[in-house]
Amino acid sequence: MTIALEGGPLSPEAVEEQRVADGKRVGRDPDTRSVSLLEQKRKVVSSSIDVPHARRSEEEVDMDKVTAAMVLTTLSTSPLVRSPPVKVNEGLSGSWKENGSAGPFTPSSNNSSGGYWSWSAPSDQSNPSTPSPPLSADSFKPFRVPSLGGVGSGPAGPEDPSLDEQDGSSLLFDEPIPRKRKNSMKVMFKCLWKNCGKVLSTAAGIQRHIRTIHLGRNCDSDCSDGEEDFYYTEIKLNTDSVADGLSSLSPVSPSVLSPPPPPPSPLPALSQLSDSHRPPQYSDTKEPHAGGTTPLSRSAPSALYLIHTDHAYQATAPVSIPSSSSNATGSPSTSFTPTNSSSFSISWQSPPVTFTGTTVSPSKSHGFGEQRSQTIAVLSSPPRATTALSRKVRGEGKKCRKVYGMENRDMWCTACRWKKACQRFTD
DNA sequence: GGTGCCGGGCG
DNA sequence: CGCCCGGCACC
Repeated sequence: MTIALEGGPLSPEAVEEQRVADGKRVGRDPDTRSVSLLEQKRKVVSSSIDVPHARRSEEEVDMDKVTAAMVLTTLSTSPLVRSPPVKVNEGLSGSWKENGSAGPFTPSSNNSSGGYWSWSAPSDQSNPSTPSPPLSADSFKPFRVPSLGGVGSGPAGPEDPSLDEQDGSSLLFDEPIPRKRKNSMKVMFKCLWKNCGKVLSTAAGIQRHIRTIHLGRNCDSDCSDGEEDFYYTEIKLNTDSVADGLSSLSPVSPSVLSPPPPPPSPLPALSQLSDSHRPPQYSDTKEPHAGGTTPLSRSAPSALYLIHTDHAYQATAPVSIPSSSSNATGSPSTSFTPTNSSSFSISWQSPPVTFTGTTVSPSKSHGFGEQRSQTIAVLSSPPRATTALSRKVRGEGKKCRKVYGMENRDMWCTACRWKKACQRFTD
């Protein structure tokens, strides 16, 4: 800080010093005092600006890590990542954008501790190579536990949004959404045999189809060895429009995202089970783009397909393919062949594009660190709503200040004196 | 511009 | 903690 930063002849410092001195002399005058303070502050700022090198690089590194993490997450598509963000949150609070030199400096907190298992673990789980079919709601639980423990280190984890989840008491909004329309789901069975896209409404039917048509067996179901299972997949057809899925992803308000601790599942749509428990604030909040979701749902007559294979290894996570008219991944059959299970990752990117046909360019979302949570944040962050909730509407009754006036400040209740919520004239 | 008060800083 | 203030949302 004290580094000489000025290169110019008239160093601001000198001037400032003078002023400060002046202020001291006058002392009494609040104005001067404040001014001097301001100047001092300024000094600090300028100095900090002058030494960008270290910070810059740090930042970048940090960013990279984060980015990587987010990419992984995205790819993994695991809906369960929710809990982990908690720790991240902590990091964020301290230094998100680029402020605290301290923040960026200690990526460890951010990445190693919080990010570590939170991000990487999930991705592993969802990794295609390892069969971990259940990415459903349950899965997140296990994760949570570790998260809490690991997080323990958090110095100031006071208001961990995700934590309150525990009881759900604080935020009743938490749970509301879990159970969605299951009813609107239609389950179909699709034959995965090459060049055969037969879809039947019953497992038995598809099995028989495979057995007889593709396997050339005539015997009845009892003589089957179960091989058929490998050649068909279960398709869940969401007749309900993709609304919810989209809604969660909806618009974008990049800036507000920073406090994305909210661990909602990124793609609620795919796993309609877990969906966003974290919709707390944005519970209903209508964000500015009211149309956000609706237009989509409307425009996308297409149903949302949830593809699920019976075999864990071939089914990565439940993948949702929004088959909107425009969407490239129109036919599930193409992308999902029994053989190339790896394809699952592909579909991921498209969704974002779909729903936000408007402005949310995929690229944009990428830009942010840990887009995952970011995205989430977005969804959950009702720009204004958050503040609205947190901030009291403000009581309209007369308060100490009004009643007694500034001159009788000593008569105010302490709260008022402290500029806190009035305790005497509560509404 | 005034007011209520949250979020923070300081001792 | 108590005390105070910056700053913000609301009026």
